[in-house]
Amino acid sequence: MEISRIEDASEDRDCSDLEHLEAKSPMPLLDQEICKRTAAIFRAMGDASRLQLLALLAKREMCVTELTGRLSDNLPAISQRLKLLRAERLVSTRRQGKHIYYSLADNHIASLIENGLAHGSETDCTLCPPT
Amino acid sequence: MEISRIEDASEDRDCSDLEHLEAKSPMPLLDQEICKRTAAIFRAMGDASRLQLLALLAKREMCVTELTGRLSDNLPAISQRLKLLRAERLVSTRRQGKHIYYSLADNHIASLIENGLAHGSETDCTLCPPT
DNA sequence: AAGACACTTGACAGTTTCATCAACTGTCCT
DNA sequence: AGGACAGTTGATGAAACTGTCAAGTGTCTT
Repeated sequence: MEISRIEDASEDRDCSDLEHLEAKSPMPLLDQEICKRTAAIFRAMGDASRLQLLALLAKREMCVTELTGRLSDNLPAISQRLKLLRAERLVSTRRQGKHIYYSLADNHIASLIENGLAHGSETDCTLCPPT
Repeated sequence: MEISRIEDASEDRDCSDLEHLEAKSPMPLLDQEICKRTAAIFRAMGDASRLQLLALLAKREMCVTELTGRLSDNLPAISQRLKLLRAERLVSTRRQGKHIYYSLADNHIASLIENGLAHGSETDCTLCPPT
């Protein structure tokens, strides 16, 4: 998915003549389905508890009980979050005996998480006064 | 932000002895602040309308009127979305005369969007029967 | 100074999301 | 078969989010 940056020589961008919209190079919107799908993935990652969960799974496969132990939260809560992540296909499951092991669906997900965390730790808002 | 994959030689992962949690290598959780910040970024991207908006801005700087023209939506709606994106520091603004131009805050954001879209277009759910 | 244009903001309603708890399913052990 | 362990599911209510519209701000033009 390559987003090509468009360099218009548009010094006189002016909205008073509405024609500039049509005059500009046509800029196709994203495919609706892809857009919705991608947004759903981001939304699933857009919660601190779930992100923490994903970060643990990025290290290795774990069963629900272990996850529950590492995060200090009750098991049904964790399970509900995992259910959502699975619904969005960010994680996959494997049953072994009594246990169900969760892992990231693929390493594309892992890199998304890494990239996000990289950005999240750069722009620390704690230093910015809340104005 | 490097997530190092941990390769435990743990064939006999068993939850019946709860001690395995402590026995395992300690696995530090993410810093709470970074986690919340990153989740907020993902959440902001986790909406189809906002993602479309960001994808347009990834191409080049645009004013609100132009965005309103390209997406078919009313101006206050777009403005509200931009407000949220700005609050999360995904976009930045520049006023020139009557117009306010929006652009992505940095190209780290652009690559996050690209990566997300890449993943979103790979895993097309339309083909998967809803079971 | 007045009007027009380009936005932003505040407030309200409708929707979505999330945690919690009880009840349920599936697997192993004896 | 019965009990214990591992986990899932459904329902419910509180909290957060989003769109919409009217009203407000800032800038340019005449």
